[in-house]
Amino acid sequence: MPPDQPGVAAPPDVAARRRAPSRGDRREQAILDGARELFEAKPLSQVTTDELAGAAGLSRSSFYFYFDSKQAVLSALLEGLSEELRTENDAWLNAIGLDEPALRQATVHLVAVWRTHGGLLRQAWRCERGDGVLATWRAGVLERGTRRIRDKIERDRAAGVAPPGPPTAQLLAVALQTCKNELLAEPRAEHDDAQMVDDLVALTLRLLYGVVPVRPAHTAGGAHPAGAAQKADARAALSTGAG
Amino acid sequence: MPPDQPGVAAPPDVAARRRAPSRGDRREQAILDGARELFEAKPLSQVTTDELAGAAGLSRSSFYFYFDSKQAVLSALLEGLSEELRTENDAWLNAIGLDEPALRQATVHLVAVWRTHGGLLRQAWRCERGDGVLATWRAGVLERGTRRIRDKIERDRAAGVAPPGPPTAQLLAVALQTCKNELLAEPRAEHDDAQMVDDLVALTLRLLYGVVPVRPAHTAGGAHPAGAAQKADARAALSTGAG
DNA sequence: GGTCACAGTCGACAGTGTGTCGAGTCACGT
DNA sequence: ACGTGACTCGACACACTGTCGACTGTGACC
Repeated sequence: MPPDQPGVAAPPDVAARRRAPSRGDRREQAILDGARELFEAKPLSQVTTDELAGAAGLSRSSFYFYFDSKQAVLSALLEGLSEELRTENDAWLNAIGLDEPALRQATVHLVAVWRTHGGLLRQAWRCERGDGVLATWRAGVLERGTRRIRDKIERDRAAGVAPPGPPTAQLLAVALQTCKNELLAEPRAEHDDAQMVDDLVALTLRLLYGVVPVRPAHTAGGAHPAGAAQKADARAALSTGAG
Repeated sequence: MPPDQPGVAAPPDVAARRRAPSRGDRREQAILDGARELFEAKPLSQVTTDELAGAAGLSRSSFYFYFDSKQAVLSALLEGLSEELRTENDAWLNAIGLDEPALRQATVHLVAVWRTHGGLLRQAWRCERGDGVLATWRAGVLERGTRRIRDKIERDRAAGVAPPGPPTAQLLAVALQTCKNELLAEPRAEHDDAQMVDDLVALTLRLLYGVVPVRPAHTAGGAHPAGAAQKADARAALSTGAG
């Protein structure tokens, strides 16, 4: 079924933009699909435009009709991912204090995204500086993410929920983001996803709030989303330390 | 003074290996010197063998007499650096518990090395996986460093000086190392060296021991190198825990 | 002084990858 | 049927890499 809804009258320019799901578009998609597989398997510099074109069933020069370079293909592929990476942790970032359930949920999502698009993300993360498209994308994602985490840290510090720092909020934000990415980029065989989530959550809490949240007597209380209680604990711990 | 000791009869092969400080060696050194500058300025992929040869005043094909490829040159350059990176923090790694003065000293050294060889290190750190020489060097340095930090964490945990973890000792070690490198690789204009050292030290303490070291009543006790006292504290804690 | 071996030098070549151009083909509305 | 624009491809020019064989300098040894 074509995606155009019959009976919906669209303005002419939109119609013009939508009228063609035809050959060219399908080819472009084929290039992207083939490229995704290739880039998952090997680094950008080892993928040739020849392969990229071949994977979509056309000649190398035809490839240039659709994309300016292999970097442009990678860029298009990454564009989709940056959205997926950004929306993942709104709940946590908007909360005040260590809202562990929200953090855990965001982390689960993050690990899942890396599990699915690992090869691509690894590649974008570990790119040569000066690698035009790659470096730009990386810098953009990093910058946006850092800004939001930094804001949260500053809010938490102002509210007295997070310890103030010799580590600047800015630096702490960069550290958190980069070390998470680096850990996710490292393909550790012995870490399954659940373990990785646990470790990343614990790491974040330690980095931002200084301490592992001391669970009073709940020895193995795993899945209960007791966010409010956690927050109260954190406040108590902090005020104890400060007073 | 030549390194050959007079009166010491060396075996012939060693003598043969040492007899020539002459033209070829000087050229090799010239290539290395020129390469260092070039690699500081731009990424590996943007430096051509032509430039490398030209910087040493010889033709491209002569360059291949000395090195197999530009990667080989970079590799030779990095070999010297790995030593410098490794020896920096022995004192801290061998201590038990948070020996802040030792940690600070190691960090000062680390920041200095990055200040001097930033371009090179940045490049080695952010290399494409699968970039033969680069990736191998990176992996080697990372692996050695991680192993040593992990051992320290495990020792400290066993001694009861460091909090046990949901973050595995292994993961914590990787996180610490990677995020330090990443922070050092990011050229932040607003961070001068002293600030960076402060932040890295604080970051390390928070990551490994959970808390910022609460200075009891020494409000502004900045520069006193009270290493012995710190170590004594740690030992006391250890013997308490073990006995 | 001759000459011999070898370290060192270089121009020329072949291979691989990139990006562009112009001529050709296909699909579709008129 | 036919023209227009979307699409395709072979051929070219360019940049970089690595190798080969011929050449030159230098020092050791007779």
